[in-house]
Order: sequence, then structure tokens, then C-alpha cells
Amino acid sequence: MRPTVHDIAAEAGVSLATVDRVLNNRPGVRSVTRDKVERAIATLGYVRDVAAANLAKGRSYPLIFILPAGENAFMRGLEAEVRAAMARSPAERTEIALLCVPAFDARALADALAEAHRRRPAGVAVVAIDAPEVTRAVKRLRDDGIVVVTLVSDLPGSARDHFAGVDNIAAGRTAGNLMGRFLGGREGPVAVVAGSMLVRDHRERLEGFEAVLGECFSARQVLPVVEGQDDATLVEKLVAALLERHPDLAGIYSLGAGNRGLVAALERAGRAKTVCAIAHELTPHSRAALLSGTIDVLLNQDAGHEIRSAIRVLKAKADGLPVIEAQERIRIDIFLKDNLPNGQA
Amino acid sequence: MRPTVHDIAAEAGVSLATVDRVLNNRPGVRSVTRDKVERAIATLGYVRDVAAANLAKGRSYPLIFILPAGENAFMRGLEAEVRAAMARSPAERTEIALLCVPAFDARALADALAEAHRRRPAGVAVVAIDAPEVTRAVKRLRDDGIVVVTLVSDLPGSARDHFAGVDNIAAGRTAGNLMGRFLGGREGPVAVVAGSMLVRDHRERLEGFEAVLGECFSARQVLPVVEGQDDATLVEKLVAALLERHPDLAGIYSLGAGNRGLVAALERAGRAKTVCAIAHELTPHSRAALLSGTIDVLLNQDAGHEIRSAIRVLKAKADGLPVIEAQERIRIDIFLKDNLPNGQA
DNA sequence: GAAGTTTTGATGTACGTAAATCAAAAATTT
DNA sequence: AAATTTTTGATTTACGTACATCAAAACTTC
Repeated sequence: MRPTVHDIAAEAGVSLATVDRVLNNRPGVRSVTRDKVERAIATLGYVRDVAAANLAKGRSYPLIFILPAGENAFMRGLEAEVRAAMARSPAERTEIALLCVPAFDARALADALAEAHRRRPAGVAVVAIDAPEVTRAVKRLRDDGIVVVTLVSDLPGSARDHFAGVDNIAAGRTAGNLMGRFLGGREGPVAVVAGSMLVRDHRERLEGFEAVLGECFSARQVLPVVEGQDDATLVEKLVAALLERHPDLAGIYSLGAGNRGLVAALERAGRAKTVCAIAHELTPHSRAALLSGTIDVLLNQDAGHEIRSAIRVLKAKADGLPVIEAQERIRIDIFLKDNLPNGQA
Repeated sequence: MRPTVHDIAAEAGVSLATVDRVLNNRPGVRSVTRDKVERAIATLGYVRDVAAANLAKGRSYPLIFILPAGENAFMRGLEAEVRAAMARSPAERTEIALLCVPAFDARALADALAEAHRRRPAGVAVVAIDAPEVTRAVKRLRDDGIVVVTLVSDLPGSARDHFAGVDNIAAGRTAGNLMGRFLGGREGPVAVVAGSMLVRDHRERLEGFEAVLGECFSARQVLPVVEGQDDATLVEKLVAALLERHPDLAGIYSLGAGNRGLVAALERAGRAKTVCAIAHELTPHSRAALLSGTIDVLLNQDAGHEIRSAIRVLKAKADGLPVIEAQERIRIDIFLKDNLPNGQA
């Protein structure tokens, strides 16, 4: 049977109250006594029953999630996962609120963070934009003891407690490696379509992609990146222009959203099968394009894992508990049409 | 505030005892009364506080894990994760025992299952061998109400409750797709090295691999599979022979263990860079070979996820609770040298 | 060694549920 | 209508921890 507070009180030869004082480091315990108790804890291998402790404390965790608004299917997937987490709230002792702000708008995001601050939650999860006012807003939250986790796109210079997202440089490198190998000896340049260089994840993916092509496939020309604002209509226009200007285009790496536009442009130009397309995020559209062969590889981050991980980390950090980094690592899923899970998304 | 049993008693106009009878379907409640209570539960949106319930019940989950013995690095990784779970036992109310049996020995495995049966655990997790005596042993466990989860390699015809492992057909198909694309127009046949056709996961990977090559890369010759018994020494001999017999060998798919032998043979023959090698499971050796370029792609299943998922499922099923299949899906990790996590394994 | 301070003990209540007991009420049968 | 059975209520204890209160003991300080 696992030891309880009573057992360690008996083992240490002190009262329950003293054990409690040590465990919850309340004042009024001589250091000799404290040592006795701590030795008893060690020898018996006592571990606090977190469930019972939470029950007794009646603790709950008010959390705020801040996501970009708009049509971006991946972000809407994230939102769906946040709502699923809300539905689990009673069981997880969380009280989750959701704020949506215009995409790529640092000012609006900073305002949303200030609003979140006013509500005094235990923690905030935010899809960050890499801008000074955002960094400052995060700092103010942290100064008030509010835990901040960045989601999907990080804010490395800031005081954020944790980043729940993939290693975007590695993602870009992976795309570069696959693109290089898939193209093999085939001629022609490679294009890159991003959402915006304002967000760090897109910058990092580009950096990784270009690095690998430069290192390992230096014969391959990479065209200057174009920014589609994660907007399908704009992306379609841009890709159509690229296809027209470069009849020998060998590949496209779409590292942001708006893949409906990418797929439409490729198919309309009749180049779906000849251009190697690598894109990000599994959505109903990108899934269909992968199965049809228009997209060759999809890199994905599991939205459900990201949200659940963020919540675990927020709760742990709010309690001052350590986080097992290895367990919270968000993996880069690589989907070919052969390993597509047949369920959701 | 979330509703408690008291609230639903008040709402339904019955006593606490009656609510308890309904919640834990104890006998002695008229169906009219039961309906009243259930309506109250629905209108208040009551959700049982599982933590408090477990506390009150003092429930614990005796579980048994059965793994193959031997040098197989992946299996030893699984074992390490089981031991890590044992260390977490006090916090998770589990009591985990570990049995190791000789690999590829159906008889020994059936005996181990019988031994597990004798110990009357709440659940058993087992790396299955696809043999009638194993299926029968699993059936006997199930007939006694013991939950059975297969791990890594499934036993589809059996009564097992759940499979915690990857879709091995998809894994084989993925390997086939990548092999086909990586080789591009290059000449030469492809070899397949398995551990044993006795275990289902190896058979399924082979099936998927051959299917994709047949469907999409039908010009490519696939040599007959050779079985290395997951033994590095044997694998090295077999691969060395393959390399000698086929000077134009373009690729090798190693779908089992013993990759030390694969790497050694390739490097000794000076063919490490010219033969495209795709292998399974991230271990210290395979990781090094991926980084050095001897192995081109590693397919991996996360041992930690598998063990943790198996435990969650065993506990849930032991309580008769539903399992969220999507959440328990084990993903196929595809590692290139660019997206290798820098931590463990 | 008396007064003051700090440390410790004893005890009780609470959290939300499980499970048991016994009495009371309601329904059923005769 | 009495006897019997079934259903319901009231109450208690327990799980392991948190937290508060008050009294008793152990230390200081002068």
C-alpha cells in the first residue's frame, strides 16, 4: 500500500499537523524537525496523492486561449480542439475562455493579451506574432504570475514559460530534404509560398528549407519567397503567376495556409502531377489533394495534441510543478497518401 | 460551480442514497425514480468526479506486461518505458508487473499468458505472436474478465480488447512510397529484410511495402524477403550476401530489428551511400546511422506513447469506460536526419 | 525562573464520492 | 386490512489531503 501522510507522521514521530506544515511549506517548523519529516518522506517513498490534494483544495484553473480569426482551416481545427477541451472542463478542473483576434495583426494581439490580463486567469495560451508590443504584453502577464504558453508560433525573446508547437526549422529542413530527394535529377527551380514573414513559424520553416537545399541540393534554384497571407484566393493568384512565369517549375513548398489556392492553381494549370508540392497542415482540402496526388507530402502538427499539451503545461506551471519536456514535445507528422489516418481532419 | 451528487438529489427530489443507487446501478430503485434522477443528471449536466470516486473506492489496477526478451533495442526501449510507468505507479494507482519471454516462441508466450492469468490482474498487455495457442490463451483471459491489449504486433482474430501499435500495413506502404520516390529513375532491385514472418507486424509491413511497389513503381524488382530473426549478427550475414549477389542493389527495406547488422554490412561493403536504406525504430545505433547517411529514413513508433496509451486503455476498459480511439492512435513517425528529436532514444 | 516567543500536537471540518446500515415509507400480495 | 416485499430516506464512515484553530510544550531571553 502506498504511504499516506499518517504513515510519514508515524515514521517521523511527529504529528499530522507538522507533516502538513512541511509538505506545504508553512512556517513554524524547526529545521531539525523538518529534516526528520523529509527523511521519513524519502525512506517511505511518499508521493502526494494529487487527486486527493486537488479535491481538498477545490482548485480550478481559469485559462484563456487566444487564436487568430479567419478562414485558416488549421486555426479553426485548433479552435475546435479548444472547444473540445472546454467540454472536458468539469473533469479537468479548467475554465477555458477563447479569444479570436485578426490574423497577422500584432496590435490586436497585444490588446487581446491585455484583455486576458484583466480577467486574471491562471494561464494564457497564445498563437504569437513576433513583435515588440506582443513581447511586452507577455512580459506584463508573467510579471503578474500568469503562466504564458505560446502555441504553434513561438516568441523566443519573450518571457513565455513554454512553447507548444513543432520545431519549425526542423519542419522546413524536412520539407527541403524531401523536396530535394523527390526531385532527384529533374531540372527546374523550386518556389516557396509563405503566409507572412511576420510570424516566426513561417520564417523558421523558410530558413530550414533554404538551408537544406543550399547544403545538400545546391544545384537547385530556390525562387524568392512569396507571401500569400494564408489566404486561399491570394495564394491561388500568386501560384498561378509563378506557374506561368516558370514553365519548368519543379516544386512548390507551401509553408503556410491557404492550400485550397495552391491546389486550385496547380490543377487549373494542368501541372498537378508534374510539380512536386509539399504543404503544411492536414485539413479536409489538403487531405483530398494528397489522396488525389496534387500534393505529394503534408507536414502536420496535431492540433489536438497541441491543445492538450498546452493545457497540461499551463496547469503544471500554474502549480509550480516541473514539466517533462520530452513528453510535451510536439512531433512533426509527415503524411504521404499511404499513412494518412482514416479518421478526422 | 459544477454540480455534485447533493445537487442532483435536491433537483430530483430524492435522497442521496437513491442518487448513489442510480449512479452505481445498484438494485432497489423503481424505474420512475430512476428516470427522475437521470433527468436531473441530464438537466444539471452532472459529471462524476472521477478523482473523488477513485479516492473513495480506493481502486487500484494490477497490470501485467509481457515483452520479448533478447537484445532487440526497440523491445528494450519498451521495457524501459514499462519501468518508467512502474515508477509512476503510486501516482497512477497501477501495480505493474513485467514478464519477459523468448522472442518468436509462441509456446513460451502462451505459457506466460497462462502465468499472467494465474496472477489475476485487471489487465494484460502483450507483444503478440500470431499463433493459435496464443489466441486461445488470450481468449481464456478475456473469459475471466481480464482486459487484454496487444502491443506493437496485433492478434486480429483474437478476443483482445485493443491494439496499441501502429498500422503496420500503412508503415510498409509508406516505406514503399518513399523507397520508390527516393530511387527515382535509378536502376536495380530492392531487397527486404524482416525479422520473422511469424509475427504479424512484420508480415503486414512486407505486405504494404510490396503492394505500393507493385501499384506505383511496378518497374522495380523486389527480391524475396529474407528473415534475420531480429538478430544483428544474422542480419549482417544476410545483407552481406545480398550485396554480393546483387551488385546493382538499389535499396534495402529493413522492416524488423537487428539494424546494427544492416549498417555494418552496408558500410563494410562500401555501399552505405549508394544503397537507399529504410529501416524501423529509432535506437542509438539507427539514429547514428541516419545521421551518418547510411540509413536514409527511419520509421518509428514511440515506445513511450505506446506504453502510456496501453495503460490508459487497460484502466479505462477495466472500468468499462469507453476509449477515445482517435486519441489512442499510435502514429508512424518518419525520421529523416533533419527532423530527428535531439533528446532520448 | 518568570515572561515571552516559537514550535508542535490534537482535533475538526471540508472536498465529492462510495458503500454500508437501519429505519421508514410505499407498493404489492394475500 | 394485514402481512409481505420492495423501494426510499437518513445517517455514518471512509478515501487522502488541505487548512484552520486552540492548547500544550519546548525553546529563548532577560
